[in-house]
Amino acid sequence: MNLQDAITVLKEKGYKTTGKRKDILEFFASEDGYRPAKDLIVHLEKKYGTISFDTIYRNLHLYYDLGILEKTDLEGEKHFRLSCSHHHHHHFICKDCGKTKEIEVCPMDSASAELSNYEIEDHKFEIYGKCPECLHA
Amino acid sequence: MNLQDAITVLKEKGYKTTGKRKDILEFFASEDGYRPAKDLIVHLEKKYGTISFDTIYRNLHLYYDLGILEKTDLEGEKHFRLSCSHHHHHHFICKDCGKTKEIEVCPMDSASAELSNYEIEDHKFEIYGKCPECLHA
DNA sequence: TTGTAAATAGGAACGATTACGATTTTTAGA
DNA sequence: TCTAAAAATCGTAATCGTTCCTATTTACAA
Repeated sequence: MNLQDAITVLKEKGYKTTGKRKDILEFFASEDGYRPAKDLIVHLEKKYGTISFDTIYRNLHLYYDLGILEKTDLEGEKHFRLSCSHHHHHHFICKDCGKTKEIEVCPMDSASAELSNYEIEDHKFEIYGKCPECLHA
Repeated sequence: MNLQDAITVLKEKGYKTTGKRKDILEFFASEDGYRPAKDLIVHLEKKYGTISFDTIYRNLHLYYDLGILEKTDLEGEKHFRLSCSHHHHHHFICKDCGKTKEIEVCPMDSASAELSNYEIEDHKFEIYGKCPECLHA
């Protein structure tokens, strides 16, 4: 998912493409990893002075609902990143910089064998640690 | 981990075994699954009328630090359960009742191969859905 | 039994997020 | 291009889970 794809999705669904909506997408396009709302607020305040929480959270939710952003809960704070791709995968997440690396392994095939009478709705597999850059910094 | 084990750990480490500490352990011993602080507060208020947040959260953290409780973040709320066992495993978590089922599969063996230059500190693998009881209720 | 360190009470404060009425902006259609 | 309706944003208050603070109470070792 890139900036242009996201704008296309927005228009297709009949949402308005406002300056702030584009700013938010540009922010995530320029970042490479999961970011909390806080970082986005700081970023937009540089340009606008102030920014309404409503604008931030409404659009984060909208983008998430539209599949433009992915979300994860890190220590009680929601973090977002541009949806990265098409095929199913998981993430390594750097605890220092938030950058991610895709993990191709998915344990659900073998795990679901242990859950024959259960209804599986969702799963989460994330690995946390330090990326090579942060390790040598 | 059961009630008696937990009290033994408390005493060994020099912590006092107060009535409320026992109540909290009994609560988790009687429950079978992840519970939020809220549920514990409701439970203790039945007995005491009021209960200090401080008492709740201080003891949840203490038990977690001592390995008596396990913790997971579910939608921005921390949930706790008695530590269940010795060997490494993951959980299916029922979204309706919070009950858990141990999953023996762990994807880290194969996943770490994809992360040779990364420092792995932690990982999370959880499956969410409905348990057989909630499915047929 | 008693001294004291630990635990609890009660409530204020905090950080992330949600909610809301008023105002502004986007955009479709005249 | 102009305009009206719908949608988006603003500024701020409220909410929710959690943490923090000081005074008071309690467990337990001596």
